[in-house]
Amino acid sequence: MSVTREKILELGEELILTKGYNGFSYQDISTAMGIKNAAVHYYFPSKETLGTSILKTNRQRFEEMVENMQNRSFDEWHQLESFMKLYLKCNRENKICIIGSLGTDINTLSEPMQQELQKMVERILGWIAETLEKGRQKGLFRFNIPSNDQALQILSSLVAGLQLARVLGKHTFKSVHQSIWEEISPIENKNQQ
Amino acid sequence: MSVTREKILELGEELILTKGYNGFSYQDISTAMGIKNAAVHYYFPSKETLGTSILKTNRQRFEEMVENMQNRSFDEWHQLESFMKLYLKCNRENKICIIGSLGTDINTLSEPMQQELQKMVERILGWIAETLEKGRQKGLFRFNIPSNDQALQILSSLVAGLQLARVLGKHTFKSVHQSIWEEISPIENKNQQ
DNA sequence: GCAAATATACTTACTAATAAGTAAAATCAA
DNA sequence: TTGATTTTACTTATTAGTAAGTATATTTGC
Repeated sequence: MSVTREKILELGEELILTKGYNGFSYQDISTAMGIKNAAVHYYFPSKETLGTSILKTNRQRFEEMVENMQNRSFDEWHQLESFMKLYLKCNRENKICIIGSLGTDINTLSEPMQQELQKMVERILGWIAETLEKGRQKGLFRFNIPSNDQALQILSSLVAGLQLARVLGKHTFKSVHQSIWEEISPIENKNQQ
Repeated sequence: MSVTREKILELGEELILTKGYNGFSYQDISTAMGIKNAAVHYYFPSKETLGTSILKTNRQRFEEMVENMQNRSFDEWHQLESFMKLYLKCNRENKICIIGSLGTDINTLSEPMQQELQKMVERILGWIAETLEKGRQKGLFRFNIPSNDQALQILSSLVAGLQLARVLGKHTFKSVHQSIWEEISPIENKNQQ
């Protein structure tokens, strides 16, 4: 596939994560790449098609990660930590999560983008819940609420953790990450501090 | 004070909570109010001054709420629940929290707005932590991590809870709200379901 | 008490910049 | 030379913001 197209997708995603969907323009992309505005429109006729493609790429990347972890037979603890590492990386790079970013702008997005976003969130939440449930049965995690609720709590913490970290400073996210593990770690590790 | 000015502030806030800071324009405000664009600029010369005023109003409203609860000698449980009720209301109205909304767009905001946002988040987090600490000492709450960390976890859940609820449906937030209470409720009420 | 000055709350009518998007011509690579 | 890619050169719409004017109160000087 075209390297220009790939680069546009990459830059578009970065802009969503740093400036928000309504905070960037095709100009931002074209000038950063040293091409013309119309070249971006050649690959993505409208901002909506770009946005939808970025979301689809994200979901695909997530599936690849999950598959990869299965192939390497990561246990559930390791799987969840790998997922959280994506957020730690975001935090280091002063980015927020695409869910939080587009969640803010959702009322200004086209129907296809909204649906794609919803599909993505449902998939991720489902995976977290599933991983939590399996891990709990193995004794890797300990929590008392339904795994769907626990998954929602974890994703919420991660999503808003990045946003708050951008307001208060990067160090903020460390505490969020730690609290999540303290929340679901088995009893023997709990309150060890 | 001018009723027009008040109405602009109100509408501006609503637009930030529904469409995001970069997703609304002065036109949105003026047409909704049946006045001209320039009339909005009369009260708020720039979008930045409007944004900063909205944040200041928010902080002021928060202080009034806290003071009011102190006057009515609410216990810490009642205080925290009142604070969370603000988020339940937001959820009913399909809005998100101003922290999450502006947290997304922070890199596109002016310095004064960023600082005002930071001040606001610090104040709210401080209040939650303080309230949690007092309540824990009275036996109203139970949690093992530092109250600052617990406060951060609660605020994260609330902020992203609203965003996720807008993606997945309002019912989502109920689970978030419930999980928070299950997290910090004293042992006698825990796991009662 | 009353005219003159002034402040308040706007509207009209702009500007300059930027937004997304397009048609057609030019370039490039096989 | 053919098709993919990219630029040139636009359009149309919207953005934040401004300058100048107007009607209506409100205050001030005498």
